[in-house]
Amino acid sequence: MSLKVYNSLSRKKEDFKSITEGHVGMYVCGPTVSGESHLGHARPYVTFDVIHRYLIYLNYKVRYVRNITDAGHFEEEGREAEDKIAKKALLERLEPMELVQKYTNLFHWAMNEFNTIPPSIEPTATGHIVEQIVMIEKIIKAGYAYEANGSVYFDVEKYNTDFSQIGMPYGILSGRNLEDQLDTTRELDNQEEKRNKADFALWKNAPPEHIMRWPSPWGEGFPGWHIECSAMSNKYLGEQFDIHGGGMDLQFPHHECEIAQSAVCNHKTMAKYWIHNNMITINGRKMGKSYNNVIKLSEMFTGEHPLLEQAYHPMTIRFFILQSHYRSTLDFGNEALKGSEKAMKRLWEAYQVLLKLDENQDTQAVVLEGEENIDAKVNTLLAEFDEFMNDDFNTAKVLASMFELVPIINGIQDKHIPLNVLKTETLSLLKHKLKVYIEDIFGLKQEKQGGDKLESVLKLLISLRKEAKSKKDFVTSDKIRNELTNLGVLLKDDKSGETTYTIQ
RNA sequence: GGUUCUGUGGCCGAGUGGCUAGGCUGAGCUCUGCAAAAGCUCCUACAGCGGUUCGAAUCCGCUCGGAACCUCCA
Repeated sequence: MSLKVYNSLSRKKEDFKSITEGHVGMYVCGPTVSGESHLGHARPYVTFDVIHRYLIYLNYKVRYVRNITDAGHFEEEGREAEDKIAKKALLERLEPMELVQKYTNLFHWAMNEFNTIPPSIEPTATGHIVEQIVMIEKIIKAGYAYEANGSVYFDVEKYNTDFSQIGMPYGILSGRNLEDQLDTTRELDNQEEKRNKADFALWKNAPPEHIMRWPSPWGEGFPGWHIECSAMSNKYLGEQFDIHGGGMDLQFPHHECEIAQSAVCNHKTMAKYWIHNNMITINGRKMGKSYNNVIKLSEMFTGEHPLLEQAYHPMTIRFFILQSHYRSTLDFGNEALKGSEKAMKRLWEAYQVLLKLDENQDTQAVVLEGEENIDAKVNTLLAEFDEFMNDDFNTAKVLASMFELVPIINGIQDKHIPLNVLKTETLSLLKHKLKVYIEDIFGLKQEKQGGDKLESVLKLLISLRKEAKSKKDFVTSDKIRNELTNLGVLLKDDKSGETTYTIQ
């Protein structure tokens, strides 16, 4: 079975076939670095990280481009009120590139915490002003943009009229028609420069106080938001590439505008497959600045936020995201996150147990009735991993299958189930497939905490406790265990008399 | 108002015409010196009302509720 992806453009699941065999070009809209990333931002970058990893698993050579939007009009978070005071003292304000750097660094830090593979190219809007200007000139020349007072606007109506004839009307992606929009678009500032309410800016004239500005054929100004993605994707991935991704909230107008701009320049839809992730919600509502309900990633990791009952590890959040399908909304909640934390732990521990199972150990054990089909069951579950991922990256189903394997693994460890119910090939396939899926595709990891020294110290304590236990000195043995528990080290006695530990 | 999506058990969340999703929580049991962990078993579902069908959580209609987009947004 081959990979199927849901294409927002056709609103159908389609067979994935890359434009160039063996290669995939993928562009994902990156963050606007005018503020710190919040939980909502984790969704697309984890989702597309998994897609990226899965494509690699399928042996594609992937060029993954994710931009940094660092141009436009920026206000630092929470600075708006201050701004009036600081207006005359420019030096007191953060230099725009300083601000951009600060939040870019924070973004990279968070992405690293999430164990995402960095994109192949991470272009910035400010680094591609020239490309954007060239593209705007091309659009003007083609007759689909006009200048007004040093700003340049895209002529949506003309585009729609002409490109509808070749099956690419404005609104093709979001499924809306232009007439509706003309009636419903809200009144905004500076609309008088536009010929039409639906037109959008390609270049904005910079008012004197605007700090970020670049010279252009139309005077000093800054690029519009949409043009950067068209310019940069075109530069690094060509006129048409395989996947364009981003949050569903970018579908309109951002991606719609991208399509229009690129279509004027290249006469084709820029991307073959459009993949959109759904939103993370909080109390059923999209997490977003304008709703005032954001929890920043740094707050998630430390637990310092009124809505958080505790800190959540980046891997817990990653797991949480993987437990749902990327096209469904995912509702934040402490209970849900705690559930993910436990589940992740359970899965990981079973995985560790599995890795230690020795395929050469006793083959004499008697396989009981009802156990002879376990081997087949394991093979079926493992085969389904690929099947589920191929069905539009259904990570939730893969995880469910993994959890069906967990009791089998633990059962073998506890010796309820003899190891030899699994064929040698099955066991090694199980190990291999879980490693590939858990670590390589899902990108889950768990740092070895404490290091070697702590490990030897704990081993010592464990052996002392074992000694005490053998003398039935439960006061001492319980003291060791309880004190360690207080320190966040949990001891577990397994069936064979061995004791293992986990650090919280 | 327009466009689109959605409503699953205490919580999160798969599924989408017939087959146990899964995780977390809760209850019981087994194991254990006691715990923890693990294993086993169980409970609580498909918003409501109609229709199509041999059969619907799944398709259709209506009602009610929720959301996203139409402004910056992941």
